[in-house]
Amino acid sequence: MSSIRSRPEPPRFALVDCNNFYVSCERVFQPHLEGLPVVVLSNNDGCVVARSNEVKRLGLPMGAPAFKWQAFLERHGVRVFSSNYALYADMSDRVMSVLASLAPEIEIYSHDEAFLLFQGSWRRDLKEYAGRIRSEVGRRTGIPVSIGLARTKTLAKLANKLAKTVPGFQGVLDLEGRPDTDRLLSALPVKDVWGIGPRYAALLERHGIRSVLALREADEQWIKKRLTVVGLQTVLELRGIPCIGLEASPPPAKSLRRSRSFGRPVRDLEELREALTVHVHSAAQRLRANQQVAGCLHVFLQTNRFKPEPQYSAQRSTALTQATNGTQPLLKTALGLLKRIYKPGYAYTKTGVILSDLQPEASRQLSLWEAEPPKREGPKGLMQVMDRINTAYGKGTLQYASAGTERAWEMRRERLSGAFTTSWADIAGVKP
DNA sequence: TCTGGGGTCCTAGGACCC
DNA sequence: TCTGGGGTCCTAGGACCC
Repeated sequence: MSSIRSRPEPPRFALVDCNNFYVSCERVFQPHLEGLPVVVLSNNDGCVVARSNEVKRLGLPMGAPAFKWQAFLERHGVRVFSSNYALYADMSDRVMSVLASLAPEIEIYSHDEAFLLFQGSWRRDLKEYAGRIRSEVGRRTGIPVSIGLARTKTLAKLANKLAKTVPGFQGVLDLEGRPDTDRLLSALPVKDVWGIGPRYAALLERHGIRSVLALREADEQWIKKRLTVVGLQTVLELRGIPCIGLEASPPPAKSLRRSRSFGRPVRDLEELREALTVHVHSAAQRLRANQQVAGCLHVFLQTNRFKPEPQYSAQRSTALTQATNGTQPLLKTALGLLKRIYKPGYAYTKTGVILSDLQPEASRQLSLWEAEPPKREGPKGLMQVMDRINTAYGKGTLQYASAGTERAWEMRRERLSGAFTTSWADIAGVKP
């Protein structure tokens, strides 16, 4: 009402990102790795999915196949670890709960990233506060993080990138009100923008849009035509107009996939059945934990596309007559589909299941022949018992017979570190 | 011997309907 | 010569994210 009053400051987003997350998790429990080159491999010890700064400086790219870089890793004395998801998931929970205790609003964006939103009275001295968050996370979890602050999520992502890579910023950067913002953005390539992947980056570069600053100034109509409304949203966010809000609670999943590459080629239908059984069981268990049911089930099967040998891949899906989250009906359907797409004579590398058309269990569509939802007895009670046992005693304690017991197809994890925080056998000790 | 796994959203085009 | 117009739904493919 009064024009004398200063304009309210806009809300500010922070992006908190754990530095080289998986590597940092390994270092928390093996402090001697500090300062040494370290990588963590994907499932099956396949690709490099996390690199320490030392390794990044050596020029090893993200996603590099480990076997192709074997000599490089040895030459530089790189410490190599299989991925240890039990450890990383637990460390992620710890980092997120520290963040949640320090910020008014939080969106857990991935296992190593969270957006925070500061409004109203929180706006003062945000940069200093972010520094406190950073040191508090470090003190309570041992994980180093970087924090970027800005008016929009897309800008906060960029601020984070700068905070992490420009030495002077020391892990925290607030992009708001900086006179040198344009200079900083003109030095960043367009591929660094959240939402600009390799294809769009190449397209933009062909049209002379090379820096983040150039993208910010690009023509809206052209962007909408070539990068869809999503790209337009990105450009508006770069201009400081918030288009993407904070999602405090994740929306319910729409689909769910379980698959894994085999540790070695598999030719036999029986072995494929075993692997698929494990995946269906795991997917169904997740479904039950989410209190959802699936209306549609897809099964797929593929050979190794990198190998010069006969290739075959197939997928088949079916709408379930009755949406369910029971392992038995899903398994029966899945194994039936697998049998129909399987062809002998190929060396398969992967099979898996996708559950889609997910609905909340409570509001499940009843089938025409079903007068009322099934009681909690029968298969459902059995499922609950199985889930509880598997949660308490470890994944796979109780399994379906078709999952097999030989498991020759299971993945390789030859360089696994201990489950330092989730298994009593491996728990970290303190020397007196 | 060896190349991860799990998601979301948008668009174009075809089928179908009135 | 000349072959409507507009709406909805579904799917495949392409893009992106971590």
